Amino acid sequence: MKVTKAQAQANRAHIVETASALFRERGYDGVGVAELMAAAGFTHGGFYKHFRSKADLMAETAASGLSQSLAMTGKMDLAKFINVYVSRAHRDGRGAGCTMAALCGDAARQTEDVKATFAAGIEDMLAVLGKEDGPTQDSDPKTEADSNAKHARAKRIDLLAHVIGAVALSRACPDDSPLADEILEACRSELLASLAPKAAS
Amino acid sequence: MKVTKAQAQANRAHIVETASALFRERGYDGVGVAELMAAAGFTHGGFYKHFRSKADLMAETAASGLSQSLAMTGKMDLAKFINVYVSRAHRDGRGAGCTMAALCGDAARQTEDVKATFAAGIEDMLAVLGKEDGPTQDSDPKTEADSNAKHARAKRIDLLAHVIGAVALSRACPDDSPLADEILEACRSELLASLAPKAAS
DNA sequence: TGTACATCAGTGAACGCGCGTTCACTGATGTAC
DNA sequence: TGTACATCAGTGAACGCGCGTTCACTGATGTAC
Repeated sequence: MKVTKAQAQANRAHIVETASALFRERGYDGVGVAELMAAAGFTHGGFYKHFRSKADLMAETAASGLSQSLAMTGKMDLAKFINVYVSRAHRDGRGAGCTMAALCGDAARQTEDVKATFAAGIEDMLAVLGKEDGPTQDSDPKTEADSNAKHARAKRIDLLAHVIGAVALSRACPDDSPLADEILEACRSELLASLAPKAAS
Repeated sequence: MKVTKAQAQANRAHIVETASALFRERGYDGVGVAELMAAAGFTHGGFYKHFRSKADLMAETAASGLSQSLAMTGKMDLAKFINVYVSRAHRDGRGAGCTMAALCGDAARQTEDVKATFAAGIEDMLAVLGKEDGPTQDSDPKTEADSNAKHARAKRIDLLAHVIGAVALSRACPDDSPLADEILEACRSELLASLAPKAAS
């Protein structure tokens, strides 16, 4: 039952995509190789024709998941980003949502390999988040320009940690808990409010 | 080898304490019953004389871990809290640190039991965090008092999600990564800055 | 273009291993007299 | 207070199970002539 080289490559990509969603939904330890291959439409034996180990796949899904989040974020301004990210839809749709929000807690306990992929994903996300306020901040060409750029980066980092914390904390509450929704709403409105002063100044 | 009733109770508490730290360090799936009992100085067989299942213990460690975090937070003002929470010492000392920061990602995938314990812990933490700004906010007895109180609560929720996100994101970076430290520093200074306007107004 | 052979993606049984849990047993503690 | 017996925290071997991984095998694809 051999298969075209192109087909094999497509199958591999499909496995990564399927595993990425499953890992986000149930964590790295929550999905086994056999289950993940079955979900992708294969038997477990073929897994090692594509990947050296489950840990290898974990690193790959992190990379693919992070770049997917990136692509979705690319087209939004900050207010839109906050509204989409800090939302019930995102909280409840782990499989389709952001890898960082779903797995940063797990990533902290994985190999340096996975963590390095996460760090790279964070850097990429910061670049996308900064693409709009970069020019705005740099419009002041004084000696303070450098310190402004630094501060702009700090604010983007802060924003990212903030939205991730909001979603992660909300997810830790029982499914129908009022607190879960309250966390989302409180963080969303505070985040949007923190955007306003900048536009006004 | 029976043991005094008081001793048995102390042993049980010791197991919960040991497990709580281990779970924070390595996650619920990262520590087995046998290992956890050995760490507490016992053999694994006796585990079921104290707990009905590992899931039961997980819920108990969440409760004990959260109330421990609470006790530590109780004595600080907000600036001190931020400095202690969003720090390298906290990020690197998972076992001794906050249960919410270490396990909120895992808790999201656990039983409603564990999640309910988390929600209760969050409420308790909000109460402690609000004990100092409560009087300050309520000092305005106008018709807006109610809306002020609501906003004060929203701000506390936002603060909690924010600090948790900062620590969680920093932990997802490689151990010696500059980004890991940068995240902590950016979030800490932004968080402290967000405290200032309130004092000035 | 047609034939012969090597390749290798995918299959499914099997492996060793560690997990959560159960169980018969021990012996000091707690209790009844 | 002293004796006899029940209790039950703690022990360590054993259980079934699912995990990640290996392996001999299949058969269509890709390649050499």
